[in-house]
Amino acid sequence: MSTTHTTPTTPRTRDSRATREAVIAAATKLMRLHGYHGTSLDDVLRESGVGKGNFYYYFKSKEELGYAILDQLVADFLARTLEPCFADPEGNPIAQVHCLLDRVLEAQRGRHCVGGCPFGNLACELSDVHEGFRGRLAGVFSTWRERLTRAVGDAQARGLVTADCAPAAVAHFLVASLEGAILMTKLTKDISVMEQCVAEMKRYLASYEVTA
Amino acid sequence: MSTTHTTPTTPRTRDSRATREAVIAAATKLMRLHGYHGTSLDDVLRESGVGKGNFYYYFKSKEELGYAILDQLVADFLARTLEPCFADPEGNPIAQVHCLLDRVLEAQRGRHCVGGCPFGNLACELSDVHEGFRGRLAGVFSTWRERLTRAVGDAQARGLVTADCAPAAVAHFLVASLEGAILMTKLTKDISVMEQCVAEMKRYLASYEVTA
DNA sequence: TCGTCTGTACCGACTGGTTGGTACATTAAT
DNA sequence: ATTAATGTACCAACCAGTCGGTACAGACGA
Repeated sequence: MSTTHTTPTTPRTRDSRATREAVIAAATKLMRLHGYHGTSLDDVLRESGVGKGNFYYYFKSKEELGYAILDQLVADFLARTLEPCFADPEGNPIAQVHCLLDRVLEAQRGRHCVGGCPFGNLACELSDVHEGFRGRLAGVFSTWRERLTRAVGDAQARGLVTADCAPAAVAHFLVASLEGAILMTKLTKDISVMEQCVAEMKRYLASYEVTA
Repeated sequence: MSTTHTTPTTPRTRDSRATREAVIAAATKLMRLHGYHGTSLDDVLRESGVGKGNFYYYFKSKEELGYAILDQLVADFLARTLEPCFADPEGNPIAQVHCLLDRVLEAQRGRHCVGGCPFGNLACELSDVHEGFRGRLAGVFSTWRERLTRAVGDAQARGLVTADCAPAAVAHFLVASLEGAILMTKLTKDISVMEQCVAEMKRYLASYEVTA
């Protein structure tokens, strides 16, 4: 598994980026299941085949690795889940929200209800205990909500949604509900929980839509 | 802080129940903040003033302590949060659901957004990692949902709620949303998040109510 | 074109402290 | 005098992090 000295499985490229990324990839995978505290550095090192000395060449501490993982996760989330739904500025904003809900549902199905949401997991584990992580995670969810608030606000401006709708409150509720649904799905290991929750979220949204 | 050998702050009663409960109380408090993995036995022992030998007289392992905590937590939750809302079989079921939502909101306010939901926390940390805890936690949420399903079902039977309402789906969604809202409140440390989410949940419920 | 020098990339043994758990002596109540 | 309850010393495994050292590529002077 690990690249022994002479055999260049990794072609001995001395590529600084490859090692870093291998560590981050392994740690992301392990921490998604076992959490931050539940994942030891040795676990990460074993999984990635990177030596301890080398690890500390790239990362100052386990904490810094955590931040690096989070940064990577945020970039992926924005590029692969959030933005694709809201790409078209002319599209129906409510349909775009539906798109997001469906994407999250399908992601859980693809993972067979294992792993949950990495942001939610870290938020749950660290919010009360590590201010640095708390702040970064709050930022992630904040940009997520911003995206939704803008969409709902657009819909309202176009008269697709009733005037008594408070876009920011809707965004807060949707994000929270999605996180809760992911958690309950991971707990029950039953994708139908997620399906029911998404369906109810759509129904909730429909209660704001202007039908006439 | 800890009761040193001779000073009977705890009046040296040699009460088997007292020691057990002191351990459970201390562990409940610590684990709510730091999680199961993040709380060491020594932390619990220090906090409760119980010696290690004594601890292992009452508990087979840390895992068994976890189960004991969970049992205690479940009993408290049923008696102090869930049942009081649904006590009156004649009452308006929808009002009873509102009562529950308000109770959860006030609990978060009282805790200053710290600690989250102990069941949600454990579910997040352990669902993918410890089948024993996963099963027990799934049970807790199952009885919680049952209570809500029954209430919504009753409301439907009385014609207070539309026929297209699926009580079990509503219950799933409410519980998930509540858990998500608690998590987001713990993350943002902002009680208004919880307030907005509860308000939206009520609005969601209203979309099912028969207004005519 | 050879040798040396320098900086990056990497290794695995080791450290001090913590982990969950055990062994066993001692105390207090019956 | 038993026995239930408790304290203390201890253990091996594990933890994050450090250390001294190595391998090697490219730069540079001779």
